[in-house]
Amino acid sequence: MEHHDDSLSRLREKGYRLTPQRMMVLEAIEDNPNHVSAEEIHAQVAAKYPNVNISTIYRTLELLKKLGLVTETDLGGGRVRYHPAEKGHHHHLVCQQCGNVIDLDESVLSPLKKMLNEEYKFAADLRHLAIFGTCGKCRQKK
Amino acid sequence: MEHHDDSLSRLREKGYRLTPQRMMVLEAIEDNPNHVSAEEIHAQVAAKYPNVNISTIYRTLELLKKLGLVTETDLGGGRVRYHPAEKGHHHHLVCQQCGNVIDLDESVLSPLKKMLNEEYKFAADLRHLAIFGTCGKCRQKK
DNA sequence: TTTACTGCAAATCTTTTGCATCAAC
DNA sequence: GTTGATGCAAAAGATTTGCAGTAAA
Repeated sequence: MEHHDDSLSRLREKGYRLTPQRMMVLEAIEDNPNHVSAEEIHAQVAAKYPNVNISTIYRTLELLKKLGLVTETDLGGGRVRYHPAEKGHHHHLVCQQCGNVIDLDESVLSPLKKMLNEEYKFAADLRHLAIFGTCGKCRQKK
Repeated sequence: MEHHDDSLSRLREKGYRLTPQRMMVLEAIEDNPNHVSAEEIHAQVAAKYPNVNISTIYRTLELLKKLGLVTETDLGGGRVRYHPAEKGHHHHLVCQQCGNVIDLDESVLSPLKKMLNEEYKFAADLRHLAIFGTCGKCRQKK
């Protein structure tokens, strides 16, 4: 859990208080290999600490985003999901049939980024881009 | 307005009724060069026909989507926008500073699509992909 | 005449906010 | 003891839904 401790000291360092709620939100995000929604984090935290309010989850996520500890990805359909920032930049192949998310290394899209920059003078923010479609498994089912 | 008429006959053909509300929603989408939100369509329709309800707009958009007459693009941040299907596939460079949307031809991303297919067995649905970042003008301002 | 479509109001769902209380420091 | 953080309730914004009346066919 070294990342977890790092994040906690980062909070203290910046003058923020270390509350059980914040520790549990961090834990929920960092221990989870997948991308989680505010709702899911709330459910996980509430399992141990039943009266945490979902507004606290949102406020904590806002803070952690500001500190650069977690990253937000908009997977479309109004769903926003979170994951630890230290996992690095990557993209998502989101299967619209089964909902599975395949991670895609950042390097895969760097040629695209370069091209948009040169041809369109557009500085693309490709952190955590979501690409929708159908995964191999679901294609076979048909 | 040939597209408009096409769409109307498409509706009749499928056994749906031709109501003034439906005609006006179609008109609002097809006459607008940009991508519009349900809210904007409602405002435009309400200008002529004040008591149309926004729920009718949503129901109509749902129907037109089902019939393949309009396409929906999720531009992130919970904003969903619509445009006529016949305008063809293209992508969007969305500037997060000024909100401007630059259209990008489909061909630009076809190498990416091919690669995802071959390397990841993933059939990417790249219709109307939105890529966020900062446009040339806004970069100069800094 | 028939029944799909609409307007209205209310319900959902997700996220945000005001405020009094509480707890980390 | 201070002041930032939390819980609660209510608000806000976008979309959906139930239902009874209305109009397209």
